Formats: sequence, C-alpha cells, structure tokens
Amino acid sequence: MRPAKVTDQQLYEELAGIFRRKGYDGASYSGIMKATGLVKASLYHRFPGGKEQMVNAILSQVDKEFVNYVLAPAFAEGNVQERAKQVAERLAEFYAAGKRWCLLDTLTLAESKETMSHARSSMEFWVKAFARIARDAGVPRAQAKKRAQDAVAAIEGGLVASRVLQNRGPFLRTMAGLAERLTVR
Amino acid sequence: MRPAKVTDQQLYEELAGIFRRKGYDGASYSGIMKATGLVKASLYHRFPGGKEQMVNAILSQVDKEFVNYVLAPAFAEGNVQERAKQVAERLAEFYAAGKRWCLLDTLTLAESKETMSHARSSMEFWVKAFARIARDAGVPRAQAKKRAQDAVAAIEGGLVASRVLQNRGPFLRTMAGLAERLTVR
DNA sequence: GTCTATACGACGATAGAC
DNA sequence: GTCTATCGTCGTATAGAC
Repeated sequence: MRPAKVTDQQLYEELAGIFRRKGYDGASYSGIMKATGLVKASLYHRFPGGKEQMVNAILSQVDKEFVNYVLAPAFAEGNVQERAKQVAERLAEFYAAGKRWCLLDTLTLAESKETMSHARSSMEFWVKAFARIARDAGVPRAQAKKRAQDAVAAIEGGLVASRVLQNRGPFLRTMAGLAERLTVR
Repeated sequence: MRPAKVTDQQLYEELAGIFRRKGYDGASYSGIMKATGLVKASLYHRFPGGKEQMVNAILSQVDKEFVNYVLAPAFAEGNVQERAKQVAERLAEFYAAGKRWCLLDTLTLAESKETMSHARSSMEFWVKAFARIARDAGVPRAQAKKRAQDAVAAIEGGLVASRVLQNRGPFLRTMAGLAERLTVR
C-alpha cells in the first residue's frame, strides 16, 4: 500500500473548504481534485460513498472541533462572563472573522436526509451549549433555550449578511454582543 | 407565434421556488422543466442566457415585490411603530412564516459576479429601508445603519436556523421583535 | 411560443494496473 | 493508496419543424 499523499486531517480541511464555499451541488469532483491533489479514483478509495460520505465525515470532524474547542468553555468551570467571551472569541476565529461561511448553512440545500439530520444535531448541540451559558448566568430554563437559539441564528445571519453585503461588520458585531445577549437581563 | 403556456408571472414564481429551495447549482433543467411544464428549448427561448438570466430576472422581480409591497411602509407616512410592524407582517408573509428560504442566501454560493452584485444591491436597499425606520424613530444616522444591518442579519439567520433546526421559532421570534429592535432605546 | 431531435462536455462512478 | 482508462448519465445548449 502506497504512502498517503495527504493525511486525513489535511484532506478534511481541503474538503471542508470546498463544501463551505460551494455548497453540496456546487462542489464538483473536478474542483475537489484540484483542491486536494488527488484524482477521482483516489477520492473514491477514501470515500467509497462519494460526496455524501465526504460531507458526513466533514460534519463529524467539525462537530469534534466545536465540542472540544469552540464550545468547550460553555461547559467549563469558572466565571460565566469570561466563558461566554471565550466562546465568542473562538467562534470569530473559527469563522475567520466572517470570511468563512457555515457548513450548516451551505450544506442544507441538498436534500439528503442524513446530512439534514446530522446538521440539525450539530446545531442543537450548539444551542445546548449556549443555553448552558445562559442558565449559568441565571436565565430561566425555557427562556435560556430561546435565547440560545436566537444567538445561533444571529451568528448564522451575521455570516450571510456579511457575505452578501461584502462587509464583515454584521458578523463582528454579533460576536461582540454575544456574551451580553446570552447572560444579561 | 403560439400562445404562451404560462405567463411571465407564473413562470417567475415557479423559478423563484426552485432556486430558493435548491440554490443555483442544485437547480437543474430537469427539475425546472418539471416545475414549469416547459421543455428545455422553450426555457431557452424565454431566457436565451440560460440559468444565469433566469436568476437575474427573478432577482429583479423579487426586488420589485420588496420595494413596492414588503418594504413600502418603511417609506410611507404615519406612525413609525405602525409602519415597522406592517413591514414585519409582510416579511413574515413573504417568507411564508419561515418555510421559504431567502434567494439572497441560496444564490450567493454560485460565484457569478453579476448575481453577487445584484444580491448586494438588493440587500443594501433592504438595509436602507430599515435604517429609514430607525431614523424616523429618532435613532442617530450612524447607529441606524448598523441597527438596520443587524436586523436584516437577524432575519437571514432566523431563516437559516429555522431551516436547520426544522423549527420556525427562531424566524418568528425575529419577526416579533423586529419593530422594537429598529425603533426602541 | 412550443415542441422533437440532437450534440457534447461535465459529472458521478467503477475496474484494474502498479 | 494512487494512478490511468473507461462508462453511462445528466446538465447545458442549439437547430429546425409546427
């Protein structure tokens, strides 16, 4: 068995980049081949299920990154305000200050049931993390969940508006106000 | 010249539906043919420029609807609160209470320059309408624009979150809070 | 204005050599 | 694990009859 040209990690990152920018249908094999340096047959060797499997692998990978890094402070010990701010910082980092779109947005136009349900789980976990912060700040349970959903929505919207308006302001302001909207009042 | 099977209006609505749900690359001619009842050659007769032209026509059509109906109250006479609420109502109607996605989101993954710049103009006009409401409510100019951008972002995000979570709550709450976020404080 | 027919490249997918 | 070669299907586009 020949040496791998690219590690799984490298491959995942390239693939995530493509699908993030182009969406499911816009991500063609010719584009994926160019980005990864692998030919089609090699890609099918690694992902016998084709694009569908690539997308699921990517979502799982991004889930890990979100759980273990981006959202981790939400479940940590310590001052709630600090934790909220740390999550906001890591989100800004993750989305490259608004220059990267969100896979949960770009992939959910394709009508694959598996992808849809995977994306839903991912976003629900995200909501849970935000709700945890809100509750730790003293917000009642029912209200905390709504607040968390609205905060996630604000981030997604910030990314869309920043993309369409070609102005990162909306995303950056959402990040700046995140801690307050989750914890205050 | 034969009678048209479908009017421009009907055609635009079907096309808008397809592109809204599938995005640019996901909207195939086979799907468009099924939805419109016209064969490929007939579609090329009406839109010699193919999908690209369809998209531009749709965006122009939707612009008209937004300017003349959805956003019209923003530039009307009368109580600001009332006008803001009316816009919110019409937006909820336009997006079918969160069941329809936004073309400005789904079309801006394709990298057509013309489409991107059209989408940007559309969203900028939207921002202007919201800013007008905010200013009429006494918000200073510079702050009004940011507030307007953030409100548009909140709506886009509400739509994305509602789609991914399969729960219209986020979109509906955004609509419910729209008038206040534009006019109060 | 709509249709049938046709062309062709791109795309998704597989077989088999190294 | 990667490659070349190949294949059928689908997406895009046009020509010409009615």
